[in-house]
Amino acid sequence: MILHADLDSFYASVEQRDDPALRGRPVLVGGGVVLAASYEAKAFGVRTPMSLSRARALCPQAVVVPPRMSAYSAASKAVFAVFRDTTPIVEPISIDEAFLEVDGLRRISGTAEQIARRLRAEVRARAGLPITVGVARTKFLAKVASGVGKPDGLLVVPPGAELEFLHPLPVEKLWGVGPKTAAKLRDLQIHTVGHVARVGEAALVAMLGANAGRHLHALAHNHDPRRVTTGGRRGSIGAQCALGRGRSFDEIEAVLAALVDRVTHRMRGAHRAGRTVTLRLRFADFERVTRSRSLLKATMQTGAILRTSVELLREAQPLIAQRGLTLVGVAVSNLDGEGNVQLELPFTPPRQDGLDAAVDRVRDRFGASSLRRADMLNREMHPSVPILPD
DNA sequence: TCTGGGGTCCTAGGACCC
DNA sequence: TCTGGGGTCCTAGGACCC
Repeated sequence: MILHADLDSFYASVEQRDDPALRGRPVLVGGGVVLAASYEAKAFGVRTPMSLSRARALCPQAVVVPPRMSAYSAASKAVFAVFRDTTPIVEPISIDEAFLEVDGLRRISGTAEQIARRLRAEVRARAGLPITVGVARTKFLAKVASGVGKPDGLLVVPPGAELEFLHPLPVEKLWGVGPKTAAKLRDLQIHTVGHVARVGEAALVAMLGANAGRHLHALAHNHDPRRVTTGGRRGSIGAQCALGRGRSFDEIEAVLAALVDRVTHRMRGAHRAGRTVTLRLRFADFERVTRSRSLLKATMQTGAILRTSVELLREAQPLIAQRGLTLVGVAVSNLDGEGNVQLELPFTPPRQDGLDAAVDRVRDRFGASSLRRADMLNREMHPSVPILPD
């Protein structure tokens, strides 16, 4: 059996734990937007992410607390220590959520349900936080069970009773069904998981594509072969920042530089180097675009990542001028393994004027894409030697 | 419902290579 | 000179999750 353990209103619960005056009262954690709401606040219809102004309108007596990320990070560590004392097979999903495999512990620790009860008591005792645990034969169903069991609950779906539990639930409970897919399904009068199970794989594939269709069909029948795996590693590291409207291009560049600095700092902390830089933009109408570029070698140098980010930003300048910018973000992916850590080198000095002129000539003669390749080769392999056409 | 910040996975076309 | 099929990488976008 698999346990899905999920802390309840995590940030808000930490605030209530640390300040007795907040207990039993509606608490909102956030700034601008609600990051977490206590159950007392949720009773008024507050949800995440909702603007703080709207949340206050729904629940005027709520106490608003600014987020304290380091406190949540420490609380998360304490909870994960309880998880790892329960079973060696723990798969983290986020700061407040994990899967635990408990097969093989029966002789030592008892049934899955007994283990789950003890886990909840331990988290309460050692971290002072409420947690809900779902127990089932598959990951997917364990997660659904914890969602249904909230708050501060335990829900076991016994083998054999799975479809009976699953099929009456709304389609949104299926992992991978968000607003868009739910709307498509609704158009076909498919409202519950049971409806999805009956509609047939071919029809789902035709509607949603091969992979998503098969995936949904399998989940609706509680077919989920994924095991609980340890040692998973992040595939990208990024940071972003929402902007008020009417920022100048220089200001945007400065924000981007700060974001790159934050990202590369975290990369060095995690000993991860990356090759692909992705610039994320959101315009005034909330449409999003991305622009990305891959370097020849993975790096965690601020200079290299910043140069590429700014290049991408400058290439997008016409779009920004035309549509207005409300968010800028940067992420580095194609991360390499721990065995391939790059040394942090001093900030690369700016290029000489002569090289810039040469780059312009390459662009004129061969176009931007050949320029990128040549320029990348040049900068990554031979920082001082320009690559020029004959 | 007027929208934060951190991620994941999938799809699809084009370039390029053998 | 023309041709096929298979594979990988890069880029962009979309949907989704907490």
